[in-house]
Amino acid sequence: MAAKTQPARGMRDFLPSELRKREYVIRVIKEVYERYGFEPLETPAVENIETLMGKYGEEGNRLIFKILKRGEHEKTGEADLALRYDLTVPLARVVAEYGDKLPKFFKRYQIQPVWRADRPARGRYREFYQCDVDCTGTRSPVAEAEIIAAASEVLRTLGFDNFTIRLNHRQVLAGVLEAAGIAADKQGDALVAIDKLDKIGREGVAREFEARGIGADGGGKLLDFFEKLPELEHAAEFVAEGEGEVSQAVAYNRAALGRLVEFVGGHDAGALGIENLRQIVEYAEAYGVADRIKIDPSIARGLSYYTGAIMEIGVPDLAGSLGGGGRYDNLVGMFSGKEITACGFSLGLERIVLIMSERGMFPENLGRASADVLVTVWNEESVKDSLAFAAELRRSAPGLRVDVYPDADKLGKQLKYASALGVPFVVVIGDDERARGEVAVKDMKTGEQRTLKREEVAAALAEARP
RNA sequence: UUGGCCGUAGCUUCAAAUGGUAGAGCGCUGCACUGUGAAUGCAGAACGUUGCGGGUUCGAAUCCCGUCGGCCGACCCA
Repeated sequence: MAAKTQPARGMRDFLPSELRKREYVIRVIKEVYERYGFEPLETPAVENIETLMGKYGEEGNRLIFKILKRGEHEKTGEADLALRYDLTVPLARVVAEYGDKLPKFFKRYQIQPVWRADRPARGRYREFYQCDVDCTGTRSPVAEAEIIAAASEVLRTLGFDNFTIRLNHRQVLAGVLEAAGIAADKQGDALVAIDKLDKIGREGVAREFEARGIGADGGGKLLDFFEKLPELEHAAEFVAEGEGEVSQAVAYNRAALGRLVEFVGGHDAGALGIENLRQIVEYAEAYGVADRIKIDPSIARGLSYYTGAIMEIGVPDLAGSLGGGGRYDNLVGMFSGKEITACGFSLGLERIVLIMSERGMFPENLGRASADVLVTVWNEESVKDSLAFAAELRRSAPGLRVDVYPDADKLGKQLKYASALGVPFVVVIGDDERARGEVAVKDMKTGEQRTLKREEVAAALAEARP
């Protein structure tokens, strides 16, 4: 009976071709983040369990992978450690721990796996990589604008052109719900229902409200507000045409902000939130990324540590999001007692890779063979000579990827192997060639074969390489 | 945490009428071609504990239960 060799549920092995894609995306992300002045950080996979508990909300608590106490305490079934659930809470812990040693504005990026005991689905795994950028120590909307700009640039560099950054604000959300007269304990339910408006329509949402015990008057007000938002699209189109300078997205956002002011009215925190959003959009305009932003009062985000702006990046062909983030001004304070404000954004590596794979967005050369040339072996006696020649090639042609066939198989087999791997050139050193100080170089694509002096091969191959 | 669909050789949106003997293609290995791959021909292997475990039946790939894995949707998220 063969042992089970599949990885654990929701976990994956990455074979070379998949890993090449992942590494390509990670490289782009690092390059972009570095260009915005973010610095790298890594933290342990495991955190003390109390570091994580109570930071993510009820659902989050449930999905944390807990680690049982070891040794004789294992029997108690008690957990004292846990795998990190995201990179934001570990950052907050780091800032609380090293606060005065870090720059006043700590801008860091972090690309590491996180673990969630969720049910796997399309683009969702139990172990996955988050690519975070965060900035601590400032309340300025410049931070939001900057992380939005950086994330946008990552996606643009990778070749995405149809993503949308939906932007909302916790305080604005609270203001809207309060203005509609939704009871405090029903606000979460109300948001879940409202979120389905475009799928199930006004009546469907009204039914959901009823099922969740949300009054018809409050629910009705809320519906009126959200139902009228799409109308702004048309108005925005009109405005954009009239003004020329203003993109449709910018016009829409201005209209949406205006509508929010009308609805939220005198709610103080809500009004401040709206003003905050207005500034973020304005700064994003200055950064040249405002046309990707869409104010969307319906996004909520489940993580409980957000206090201000919240955002999500999405593309049409993925139900979930490619990334999300927001401002969390008292998370660091939960560790140190000292309030340090912060705001950040996280891109999901596997979702980016998923969409890019489906759309064929990866560069061609990622799929190329593992080597540029395969040196064959003639027989057991000549193995050392093949090794020596391979070493010679690697030395004289920097960057050339040289593979050596390990067994003294028949030449036909060795060529077949090279062919199966897609290696473009094969070197054959038979007794005749060796006697003359030559090797045969076969071009596997054309089938042509040339006999060259050993010392000429490196230059010839370097030239032939794409 | 919840509902639907699915699981057959290494691979395939595979086949096997309503329970009655498991088939094909590709691939693989060898030979024609013991100094040349991707072509062609011939031969061959493993022909598959029909995901796994149990049940119903004279008899199960097929029906039932459980379990594992995958896909889709709800909820949640990256």
